[in-house]
Amino acid sequence: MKWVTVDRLPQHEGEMVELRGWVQNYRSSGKIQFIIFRDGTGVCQAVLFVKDVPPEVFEAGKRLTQESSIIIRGTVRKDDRAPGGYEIGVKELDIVQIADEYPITKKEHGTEFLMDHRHLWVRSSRQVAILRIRNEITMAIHQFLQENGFILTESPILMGTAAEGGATLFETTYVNDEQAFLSQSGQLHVEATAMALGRVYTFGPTFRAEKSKTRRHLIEFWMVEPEAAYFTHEDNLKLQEEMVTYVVRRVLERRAAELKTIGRDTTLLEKVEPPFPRITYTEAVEMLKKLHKPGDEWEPIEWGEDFGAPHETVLTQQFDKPVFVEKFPVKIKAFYMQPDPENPEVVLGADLLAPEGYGEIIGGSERIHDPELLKRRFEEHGLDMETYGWYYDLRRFGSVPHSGFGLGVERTVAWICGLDHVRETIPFPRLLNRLHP
RNA sequence: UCCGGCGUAGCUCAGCGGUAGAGCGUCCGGCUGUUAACCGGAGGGUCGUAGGUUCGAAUCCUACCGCCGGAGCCA
Repeated sequence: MKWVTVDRLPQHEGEMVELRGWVQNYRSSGKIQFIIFRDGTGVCQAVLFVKDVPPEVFEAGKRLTQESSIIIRGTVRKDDRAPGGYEIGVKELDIVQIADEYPITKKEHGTEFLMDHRHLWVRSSRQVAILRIRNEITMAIHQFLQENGFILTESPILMGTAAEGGATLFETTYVNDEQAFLSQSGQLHVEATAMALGRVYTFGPTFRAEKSKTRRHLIEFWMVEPEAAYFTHEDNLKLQEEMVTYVVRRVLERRAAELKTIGRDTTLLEKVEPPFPRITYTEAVEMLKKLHKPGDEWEPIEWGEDFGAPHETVLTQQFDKPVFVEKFPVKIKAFYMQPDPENPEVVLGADLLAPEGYGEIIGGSERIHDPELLKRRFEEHGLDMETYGWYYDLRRFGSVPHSGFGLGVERTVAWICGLDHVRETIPFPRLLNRLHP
């Protein structure tokens, strides 16, 4: 008999099929039993009538508990009373294992309990849908970049030194007790491979030991960091809005069922298309001053100060598409960012802020390519040639203008899924005080 | 590190000075179309920990621990 998956059931109407999976829920009313069956691709109802199956099969059904693993064989039939529209009229039931009392019940649970049982929580319909959308986003990013000539070049996780400064790093030990750090960005290394291959990207985990306890922060999270030789700031922004649009559209096309499962209102997602609105940092500061009203829980900032979380929220509320904020003051951004030739006080860099309060999902910039300017920045930031000499070499040997950006995968998933916390965007989130399971 | 909130049954919570409660889950029984099925019954608790106030503390006070949200920092 043919082993099929729940997502393909409509193609097998009227046929006898085999399904392999788990019991998500079980109901009985004496002479009839309903198994809510899941197999990872979807959920369907399986029905056991006492008259249609041998007595031992009907008795076996009564033993089923939530999350017991089973193989069922039966006829696919259309029935409006069944969730999803199709059900299985069970003829045979193989019990693979009767599950112990399952901790996650049908009623609601608190986040602490669910996080302690994350290894089981991922089985729930909502979490399955989110992880499928995450997969779609990841694959869409790869496909977009590959189709545009970008080559995947992995950056190291184990680093001898910090990348950008500022962020708190995870320390570990290299051989011979030498100090090492977990990567907080693959950017510096991807700049090197960009000079080898032209257009490259790295896609991997990054680590920040910040004591940040908010819905937007993970200690370990995934970033995609494209880097392209001869790309200007303008090329960079175009690439970003095209990539984000591609990803959103593909999720809307291919994961509509999952978006529906998690109850995502896709109205604003459908509006995502280039060009994205752009404002300069200076305009943003002015905008915040105008928008501020007495009694607001935030205060406007002065030119030269960085935005806080409330400022990002207020700014994104002014637009229904992702918005670029560009040309930040030099002193609040990373050392490697190229100054604007029209105003050396600001950099040719931009953050992309997602709508609906999701905040920064991309940070990017054109990089400094002039050796003398980079050397000056090293001095200003106290970076020594011994550790950063290799990075300086990129400016000595055929330096070219180049640009790149980093997109936070979890924040992107949270935005597209409409989640209120990034902890649901990754199978096993690592947070402050959360290292298990 | 700082600010705010919360720790009571396996889970989600109510009770807020006078003998510890509900729903769900579990177990037993009933039911031929259920939709987080329903109906009847049973079992289940040193009320986060330590100290204090009181005739009497889950309830009031103090400290500590844990969790959640936020700020700063950061993507």
